[in-house]
Amino acid sequence: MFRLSRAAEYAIRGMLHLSCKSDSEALGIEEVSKAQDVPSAYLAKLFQLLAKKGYVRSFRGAGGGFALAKNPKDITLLEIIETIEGRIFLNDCLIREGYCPRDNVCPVHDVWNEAQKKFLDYLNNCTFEQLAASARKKQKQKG
Amino acid sequence: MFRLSRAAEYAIRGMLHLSCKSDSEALGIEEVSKAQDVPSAYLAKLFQLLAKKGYVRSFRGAGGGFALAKNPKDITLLEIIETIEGRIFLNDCLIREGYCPRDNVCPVHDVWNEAQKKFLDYLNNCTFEQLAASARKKQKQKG
DNA sequence: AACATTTAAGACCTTCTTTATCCGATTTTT
DNA sequence: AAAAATCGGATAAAGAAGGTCTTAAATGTT
Repeated sequence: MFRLSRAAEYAIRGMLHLSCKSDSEALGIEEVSKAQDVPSAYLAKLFQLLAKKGYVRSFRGAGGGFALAKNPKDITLLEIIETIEGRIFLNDCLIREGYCPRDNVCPVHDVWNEAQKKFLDYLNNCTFEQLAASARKKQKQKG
Repeated sequence: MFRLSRAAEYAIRGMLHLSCKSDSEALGIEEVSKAQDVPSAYLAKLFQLLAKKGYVRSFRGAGGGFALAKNPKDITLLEIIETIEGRIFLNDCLIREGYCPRDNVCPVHDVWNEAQKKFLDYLNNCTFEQLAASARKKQKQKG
């Protein structure tokens, strides 16, 4: 099934929340999880992954929490998804050159290759700066 | 995970096999499954689904088997995938207008919407006539 | 120094989906 | 009537997804 996992969806929401308040101090996991409607223990774990990959910084202890480790304009949607889900391959035959024994014969391989390239490009051109700006605009229209 | 299921992959192989021999009579499930390296009982079940949706015709009894029910140029990759996997939604929030309670606020929704449109368009422009032609060409280069 | 708060890390569990297999029933040809 | 195929449903094993819990470690507050 071609569907984004909940884990990645949650991670995106978390990153978006931090992006919208990037000037502020670290935010506690409870605050983020409540605001974004995500199970807090689960989100904590996802943030740990994002911390390891250098997308967020964590601060332990009282008053601690998480904050972006980069400028939102330097974080793309694709990066966050792949941090959580691992590398995206639309089809197993794309995992690496020569992985699929049917490559020489199979005409569908090329189709997937092209589809994947376009798909990843698109997601990689979407930064959290853009998303945050868009979120602020939506918020304004609503209020 | 954004990955094609094995079931859909198998169905595509089966349809491709039939497309390459579309002028011939019905082919037995054993022949197709061996040629395409797919478990025959599994492929049989997939073909049943494809038969229900009108992509193949089945012939019971001795000498029976399956044959395309349409011209390969009128069958697209997307149709076969969706017959096996159900409708494709890159993200739950796209399942239908108003499904996602966060639509008003969430800026990522629009990104997915656009990505999905491009993705489906691409797959829907790929017919089995094209695939079969491409397969024949590859076969020739090899032999 | 003791305590409360908060993340870190990993074990664990439950549920759902995927990927099949098997078997008896049905249909068709010979 | 016998043989060859698909039909259709039950079932099972394996893996992934989604989430909880617990203990440890770090930090700030009293």
